This record gives sequence, C-alpha cells and structure tokens, in this order.
Amino acid sequence: MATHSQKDAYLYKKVITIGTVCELTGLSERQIRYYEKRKLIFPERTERGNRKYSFSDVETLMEIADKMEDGMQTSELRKEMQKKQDNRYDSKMKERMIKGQLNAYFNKRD
Amino acid sequence: MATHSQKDAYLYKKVITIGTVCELTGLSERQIRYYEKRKLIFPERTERGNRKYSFSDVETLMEIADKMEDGMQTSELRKEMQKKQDNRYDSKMKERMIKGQLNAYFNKRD
DNA sequence: CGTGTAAGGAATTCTGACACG
DNA sequence: CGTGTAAGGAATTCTGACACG
Repeated sequence: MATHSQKDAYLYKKVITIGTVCELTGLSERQIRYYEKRKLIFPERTERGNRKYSFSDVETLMEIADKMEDGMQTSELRKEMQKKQDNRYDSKMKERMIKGQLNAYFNKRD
Repeated sequence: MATHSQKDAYLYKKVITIGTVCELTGLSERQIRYYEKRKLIFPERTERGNRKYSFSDVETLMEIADKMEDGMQTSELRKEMQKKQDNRYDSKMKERMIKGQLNAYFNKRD
C-alpha cells in the first residue's frame, strides 16, 4: 500500500480472525459481518473464505460500535467514513502542492 | 507489560492463530509447536487452548528459522535468546543508573 | 534431534434463513 | 434496520503417537 509507511506494517496487516476481533471489540460475529455487508469494513479472505482483519480494522470497528450506540445508522456512518477518505486525499493534494511550490522555488534559483 | 511503550501495543498483542503464523513465517505447525516445547517461543492460549501469537513472536520465529537453517540447534538458540534477555536487563539497569545520577545531580542543586 | 504424518475429537467459521420490529 | 439464533458443512487446531535417523 503506497499510502502507508513501513512503520505501519503491523497496523494494516490482515492477520486476525473474526473470533479474536469479537474479543477485542466486544461485538458479535453477526454485527461484524453485517458492518461488512454495509461496506463499513473490508477484511481480506483466506483461500478457503475465512475473514482476516487488521488492527486498523479493529480500531475502525470500535469507532463504529461507539457511533451505533449513539443511535447512528450504518448509512450515515458510511457517509462519514467517505468524508474521512476524502480528507485524506485532500491532505495528499496539499502535500503535492507544497512540494510543487518548493520545486518551483528551487528551480528558479538553479 | 511494563517493559513496552504504548506504541508497541500492536507488536506484542497476541492475536494471530498458528495457521496464519505458518503463512507469515513459512514454518509448519509442527515446527512452531516444537520450538514452543523447546522454550523458544511463548504463545498465549485461548480458553479452549488455541495458541495466539504476536507480530513480535512472528519476528522471533523468522530469526529461529534462519538460525536453524544455518545448522544451529534449539539448545544453542535457547542460550542465545537468554543472552538477549540479559542484555535487555542490562540496558534497563543502565537507564536506572543514569536516572539515579541525574536525580543526585538535581537534588544537590535543590 | 527435528520434523512429517495419520487419528480422532472439539471448537471455529461460513452461508442462507427465520424472526422481531 | 440491526441483530439473535439454530442448521449443517467444511476447515482449523489440539494432543499423543509412530517413524526416521
């Protein structure tokens, strides 16, 4: 994943089975699978079909659990998470613009 | 664990099943269980008895795999790992001594 | 010593469905 | 809409043992 640094390797590596995710989040398997169906979470699959989650997924699920407790619906959560994704792109765009300006600045001096 | 900072949480959390560890390390279940019997690795257990490993354990197993390929025996590996453990204690001791000196220094000025 | 394998049992995970609301 | 549950099958993991060397 080009969007993550080497240091994040363990955060995004999908190695945790659903049972362990249940223990870590306090959610039921049913809930976790449902949030997947609603496109809030994206586990990988083993050849045989078993779901594998990352620590990052676990963090996301805990946020989802909080919001659901507050009465939020999965459809709203979906929008909210889309926004975060957009913000991330915005940040990358800003970085590029700043780099562009720096390049322009130094190119002028050469 | 008092020996690890908050940032290491994901490195030491035991959440990975033996099957996934096999994929990650290229070792067989048999080998991984054997290295446990030889006191080289210390997974946690679920209530039912299933082994759970951390990313740190996976790293250790990859080192073990390298050494075993080089013809080293588990008994030698055991000693080598004991040394590392000792060094860690030495480091902590040094830290404490330095802190002690600093404390003495500032206490003098008070 | 280190590792492969077949054996049998117990727990895990999966999917699709019925249920309530 | 979100989640519980019983159903049945397939893969996972566990232990102790036989095997080779």
